[in-house]
Amino acid sequence: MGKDDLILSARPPFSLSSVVKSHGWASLAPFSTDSHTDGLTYIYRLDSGHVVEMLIQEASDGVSIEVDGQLNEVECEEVTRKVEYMLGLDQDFNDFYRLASGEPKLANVEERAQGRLLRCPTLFEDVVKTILTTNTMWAGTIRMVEKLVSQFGDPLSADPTRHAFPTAEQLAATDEDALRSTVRLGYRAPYVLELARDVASSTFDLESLKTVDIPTIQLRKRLLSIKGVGGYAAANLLMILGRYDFVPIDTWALKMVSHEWHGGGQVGQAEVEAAFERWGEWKGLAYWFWDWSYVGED
DNA sequence: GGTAGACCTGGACGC
DNA sequence: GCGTCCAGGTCTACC
Repeated sequence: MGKDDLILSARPPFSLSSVVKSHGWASLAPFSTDSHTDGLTYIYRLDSGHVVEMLIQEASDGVSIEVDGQLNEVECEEVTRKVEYMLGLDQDFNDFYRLASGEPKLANVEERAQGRLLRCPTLFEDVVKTILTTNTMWAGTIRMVEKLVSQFGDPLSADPTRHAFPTAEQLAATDEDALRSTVRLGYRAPYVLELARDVASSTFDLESLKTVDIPTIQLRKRLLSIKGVGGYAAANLLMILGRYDFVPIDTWALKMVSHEWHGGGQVGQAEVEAAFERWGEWKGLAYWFWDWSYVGED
C-alpha cells in the first residue's frame, strides 16, 4: 500500500468534521487533529504489532486514509474495517433526522450531518477512556490518557516519542501501583487493571458487545457490570455503540436542563430524563446535539 | 430503592 | 510554599 490509495465511502449525509467535533475523543491520545490538513490522525497498532500513523481526511463521498509506510493486503483490509467502524461510515440517521425536522432546537442536525460519534478501534479503549472521564475535569482526562499511552503503548517506528493505545494485554501486565504513581489514575487504577486483565484473559469478551444482538437494557446491564462504569459512563458507551435510549447525565447535563426548562433551579436525573423522554430510542442524540439556550460561564 | 460518605487528583485561593 | 476547599461519577455500606 502506498500513500493516498485508500478511499472509503460513507452513507450520506456525512461530514468528517462533524464526527471529529462530535465529542472530545479527537483530543485524546493517540488521536490528534491537524489544522494544516484539517484531518484526523490516529496512531494505530495493527494486529501484527506493527504501529502506523493514519491520516484521515474528507474526500468527495467519504474519507481518504493515508498511512505512513507500506501495508500488505491483509493490513489494508484491517485499516479499512477499523476506520469504517471508528467513523461509523455506514450509520443511518434518517429516522432521527425525520423526527428532528420538527424541532427548532435540532433544526441543523441533518444539514450538519450530525449523529455519528467518533469511536476508538476497540471497545476496550472506549471503556478505559470513558472511565477516565468520570469524576475529573477534562484536563485530567487528557493528562491520564496521555500518560497511559506514552507509558504503556507501543511506539510509532517513524517517531518513537509517539505511541499507540496500549492493548489489554499490555495493561494487564502492569500493576496498580504503576497506574497510580505513574499515570495518576488514583482510585480508577484498580478498575482499569481489572478490566484489562478480564479482557486479556478472555474472561470478558468485551469486543463482542459491539455487535451483540440484545435489547439495550441488557447491554446496559453488561456495561454496568464493569467496575468504574456507572449510569453516566454506561449511557456514554451505549451512545458510542449506536444505542441512544439513555441520556448520559453528568453535572453539565443537570446544569443545561436546569437553565433550559427550570429557570436555573435545582434539577435531578428525573428532570433530565423527563425532558428527553419523547425522543424514545433517539433521546441520547436529541440531548447530545440540542441547541442549548444557556451558554453560562463555562 | 434511596442515601451518605469515601475515593483521588489537580486547580484555585488565601495566608 | 503550604494548607484548605472544591469539582467531578462511582462504589459500598447502611437504612
